[in-house]
Amino acid sequence: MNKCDQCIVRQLTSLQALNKEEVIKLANSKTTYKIKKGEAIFEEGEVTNGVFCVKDGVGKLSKLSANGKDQIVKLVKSGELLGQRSMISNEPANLTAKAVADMEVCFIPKSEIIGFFNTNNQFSMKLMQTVCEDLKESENDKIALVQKTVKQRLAETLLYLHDFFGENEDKTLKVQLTREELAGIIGTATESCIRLLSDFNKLGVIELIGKKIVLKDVKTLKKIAD
Amino acid sequence: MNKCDQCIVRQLTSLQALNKEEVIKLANSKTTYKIKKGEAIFEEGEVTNGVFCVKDGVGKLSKLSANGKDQIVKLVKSGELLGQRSMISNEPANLTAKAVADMEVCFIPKSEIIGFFNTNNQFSMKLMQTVCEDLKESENDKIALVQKTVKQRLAETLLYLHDFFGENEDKTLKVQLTREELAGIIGTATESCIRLLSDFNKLGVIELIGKKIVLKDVKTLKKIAD
DNA sequence: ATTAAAACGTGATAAATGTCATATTTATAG
DNA sequence: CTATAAATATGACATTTATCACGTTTTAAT
Repeated sequence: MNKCDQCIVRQLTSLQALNKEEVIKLANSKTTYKIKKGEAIFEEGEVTNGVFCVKDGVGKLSKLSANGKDQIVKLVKSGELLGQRSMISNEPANLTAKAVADMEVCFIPKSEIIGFFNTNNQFSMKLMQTVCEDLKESENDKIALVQKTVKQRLAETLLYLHDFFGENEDKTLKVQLTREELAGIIGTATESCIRLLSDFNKLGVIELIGKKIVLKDVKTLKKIAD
Repeated sequence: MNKCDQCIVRQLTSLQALNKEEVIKLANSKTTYKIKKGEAIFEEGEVTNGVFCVKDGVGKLSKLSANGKDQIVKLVKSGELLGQRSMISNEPANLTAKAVADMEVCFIPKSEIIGFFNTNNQFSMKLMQTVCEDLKESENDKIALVQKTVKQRLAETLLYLHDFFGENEDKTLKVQLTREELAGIIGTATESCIRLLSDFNKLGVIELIGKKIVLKDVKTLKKIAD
C-alpha cells in the first residue's frame, strides 16, 4: 500500500493540515482506485460515504438534463477532493463524477474525515476554505452564464483550461475535451461550440490541430472574454 | 443591548450550536444595525471582518455587471448569516449585500466566529453545512440557468419566492421585488420578465395586483417550471 | 482491415431573448 | 399638491442561439 506520507498530492489538499499520526490513520483507511476515461467515480443519487482524493488524471462533475445534455459544473485535477459537499451535507451525490482522462483516486471513508474535522482545527478550516472557494467559483460562473454571451464564455473557458491544466510541448491544451464536453462547460449546444471554435480559428486567435486546440493569441482571447 | 440568548433568530443559524457561555460572549461582541430598503450592508470589494446575522427583513446578494445589470445571486431572510464565505476565505466581499425590505442585522466580529469555529465542533460542522447547502443551491441554479428557458426559470422563481417567503393575507407574495430585481434573479432582461409576467397573468396562472403578485395556479406553474 | 459508431463540421432555419423606443402608471421629493 | 423621477408595460425589430439535417472524419470493435 502506498503511504499517503509520500504522496505529493496530499500537499495540495486540506489533507496537508494532518499530522504524522493522522496521516498514518489516513493511509490505513484509504483505498486506491483506477478509473478509466469515461468511467464514473460516482453517480448522481449515489451515497458515497466518503471522499475521493484525486491523485492523477482529470475528472468532471456534471448533471444530466431532461433533454439529454450534460452540464459540466466543475473540472477536477490532482490535488482536489471529490464528494466533500455531499458527505458534509449527509446527502446522496448531487452530481455525477466521471473521468475525462484516466484517473487514479483514493477513497477516504467519511468516518476518517469527520474525525480529522473534529480534532484538527487546521484541517477543518482548510476544508471549509476549499468549499468556500468552490462556492465563490460557482457564484461567479453563475453570473458569467447570465451576463456573457456564448462567445465570451468560450473564450473565458479556453483561457481557464490553459491556466488550469497547461499546455503540451506542441502548445496544444493539455486537457483533451470533446466538443460536446466543452459545450457542456460553457452551457451551449455542441454545434454552437464547434461553430465558434471555427470562428476563433479563422480569426487566428486559436488553432485547431485535429481535436486539439492551441491558443495563439491570448491577448485577443482575453479581450473577447470581457 | 439585546441578549442573543433570547433571539429567536439564533435558533435558525449555526449559532444554535453555541453553549451558554459562548452566547454571552456573542451578545457582548455583536453590534446591531438597522438597514433601510435599498441601502447596502456591504459592497463588493469591501473587507467586512465579520459576519452579519439577519434578524429581520430581506436582503439580496448581487453583482453588478459591466452593462449595468445587477445579477442577484441569493436572497436572504431572518435566520441567515451574511458574509461567511468572504470571512472564511479571508477575502474582500465578492458580492454586494443590499436590503430589499427594511432589515435589522447583527454584526459579529470575525474573531468571535473563528473562536467558536475552533473550539466548538458542533458549530463548525453546522457552519460548514450551511456553506455546503449554499454551494449545492448555487450549482443547481447554474444548471437551471443553462438548461431551462426564461419562462421556466420565472415560474420556478415565483414558486421559490412563495415557498421561501410566503404570502400575505390577500394571497400576494410577501417579498416585494421590483420587476428589475425579479429579472436579476432569473437572469434576463427586465422587459422579458415583465412580458412573461403578463403572459402568465393572461394565462391565469398568476394575478398581477399592481406590483404585487398572486400565484393562482401553483400546479400549472410547477408544470411550466419543469 | 473492415465496418459501425462516435465525434466533428457546416448550412438552413426557427425559436428565444435582448434592445430600443415610447407610453403609461406609480412613487417620491420638495 | 405638484413636478419629477422611477417603475411598469408593450410593440417593433435585431441578435443570439438552438435545432434539424446532413456530410465528413476519426475512433473503436470485430
